Amino acid sequence: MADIAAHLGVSRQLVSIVLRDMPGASSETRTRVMQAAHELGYRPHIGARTLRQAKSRHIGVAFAPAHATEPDIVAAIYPAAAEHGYQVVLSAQTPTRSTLQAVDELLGYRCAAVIILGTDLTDKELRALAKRVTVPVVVVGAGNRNAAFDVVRSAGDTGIELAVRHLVELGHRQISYVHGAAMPPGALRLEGYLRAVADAGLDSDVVTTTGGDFTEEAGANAGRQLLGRSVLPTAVVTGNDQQAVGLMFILARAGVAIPGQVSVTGFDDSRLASLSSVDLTTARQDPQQMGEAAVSAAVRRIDRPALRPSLSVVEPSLIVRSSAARHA
Amino acid sequence: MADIAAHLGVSRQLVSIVLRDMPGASSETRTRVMQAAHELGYRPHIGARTLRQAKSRHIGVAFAPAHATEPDIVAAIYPAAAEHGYQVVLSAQTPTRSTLQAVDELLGYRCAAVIILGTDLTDKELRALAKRVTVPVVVVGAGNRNAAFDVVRSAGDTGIELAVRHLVELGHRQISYVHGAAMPPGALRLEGYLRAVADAGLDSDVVTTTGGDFTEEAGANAGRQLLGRSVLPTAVVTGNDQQAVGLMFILARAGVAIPGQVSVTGFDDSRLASLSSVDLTTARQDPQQMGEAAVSAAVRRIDRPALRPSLSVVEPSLIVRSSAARHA
DNA sequence: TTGTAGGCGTTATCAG
DNA sequence: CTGATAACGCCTACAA
Repeated sequence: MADIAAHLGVSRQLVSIVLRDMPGASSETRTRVMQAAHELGYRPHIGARTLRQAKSRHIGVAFAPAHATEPDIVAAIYPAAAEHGYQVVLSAQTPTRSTLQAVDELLGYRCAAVIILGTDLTDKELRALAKRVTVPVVVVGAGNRNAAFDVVRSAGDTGIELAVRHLVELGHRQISYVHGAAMPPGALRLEGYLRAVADAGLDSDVVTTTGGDFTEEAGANAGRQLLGRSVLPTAVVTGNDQQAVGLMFILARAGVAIPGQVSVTGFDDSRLASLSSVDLTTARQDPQQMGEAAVSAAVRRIDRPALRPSLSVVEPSLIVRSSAARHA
Repeated sequence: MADIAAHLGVSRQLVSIVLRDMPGASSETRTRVMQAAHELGYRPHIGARTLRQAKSRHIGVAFAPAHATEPDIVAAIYPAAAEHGYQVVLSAQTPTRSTLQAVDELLGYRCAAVIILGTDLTDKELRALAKRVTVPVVVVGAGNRNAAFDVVRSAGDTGIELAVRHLVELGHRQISYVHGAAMPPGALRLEGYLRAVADAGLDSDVVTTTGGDFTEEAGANAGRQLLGRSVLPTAVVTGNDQQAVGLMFILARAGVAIPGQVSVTGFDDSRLASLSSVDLTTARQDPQQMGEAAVSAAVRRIDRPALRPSLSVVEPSLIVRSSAARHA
């Protein structure tokens, strides 16, 4: 910065004013400074800036690169944060790097708030973490309203209800459900299924998989279980898209026509779902809205820390594709 | 830090010495300081640290969260960097955030080097970027040796050759190839296919897909093309796992048995490949090695900037699963 | 619009 | 091991 000032023969603080886009400089010098900065390849030193500034202008995001839906939420967080005047700092949770480590690093950058995406920590562990941390914590994915941290999640129950109602309207009466018992959002989605089949006056049929997670593997496992029965259901609702794809693959390989013999639905509207080879009817969990809600929650509590942590529920919508069809 | 010193009645620099794990403190005070730091919830201010330090201890990583293989490479980079004494700073490339913006941010953190994973920039654009940037740049994915930046990639040609040779050994004589024409690593992989079929004295059959990318969509497209023919090949080699899965799905749906009628192979050994429902024979591109090679290249050029940028080629290995079988 | 002075939290270098 | 002092690049406040 001193270089630019020297180069232009002006004061450092004028340069600072221009680069921060503050009032107090003529538009002529503005352009001169900007051009000189560009020519000299100047980048503001983020560390020095955060060191000097009283309040942090950074929001930290701890995410698991390997998960399916998080990339889109991360992508959505960037513009949402920018809109509130915040920069984003990323920190990865990997098999060798726990959520705690990831959050610790974010704290080292003096983030004003921390957003945690898809952690495998339990509610209790999260509460402990939030208490230890002195900045607002927003957990995205699952959870209930609590005093320790903000929660952003989709309405998993109504998403599954939408899928079941859609199948009922298509004339299905035997609708099974693949349950992700081990996943935090799983319980809520199961609730939705049970409520919806009860409302329609149908019997419930919950398939619990080994592992009980939201993987293609679990869906394949459920598929094998169903194939071992004497009679298949006419429709299967799954807890997420990955399960649905694993299930569809196993059924297709066994010669079961989809949706001819069995209709299948998913949850998330991930990239998998829109593949022409899959073309999955699914409850869309809008990553855009999730990202925006997470940033909003973070900013709200940065501005007013005394506020009670919020719960933001994003309503899913049903995306109708060809994997579910009218029952013959 | 001053808090800890005051709390313990010692000097600040002693605390600093302990926290940085430098020589000059007794093991007794070490434990006292560490405990006090823990109790007070102290985190070193990363910004202040980088501001003061002469040389940066950070490696920046620009990555696209949405891509399939990058998460694993990111995961591998963390421990590799730590081994060399570096911390990792992440910056995302998203639809709304170009590689340039991502790299610019990393420069703001005064990273000692920048690793770029799976950018959509052309070779020429990358060269321009590397010239503008004053720190070493490592590009992971594709590229040839050049004077501007280091390249880390897998030997796409030999990976595909391994797959073709495996199929030849299994008795296949009609081996088609699904080409990812639009992808940077695509050209090299095609070379491997052409060389391998020529070596085996077979005819080549290259299926070019609309889009020509490494997506399930492209594989499905290739599958439809093959199904439109009067006779199917007995084996299909694809440019990556996602294409393979899209292809397998379309074939399975059409009642073609895999591997009974058609054998299929992929490239990457991504998570998709090891699913029991897919169980794909594929050329493994080891993300671990890629990550380590990227960090090594970065560190090498940080230490000796005058060195000519390197090209690191990671050799793939064939993972044999059930999607390719002996030709009847 | 410019100049001056101070300080953010840390590391580095000295002399004790 | 301590104490003193300076510096990193930037922002803020205040005076000119």
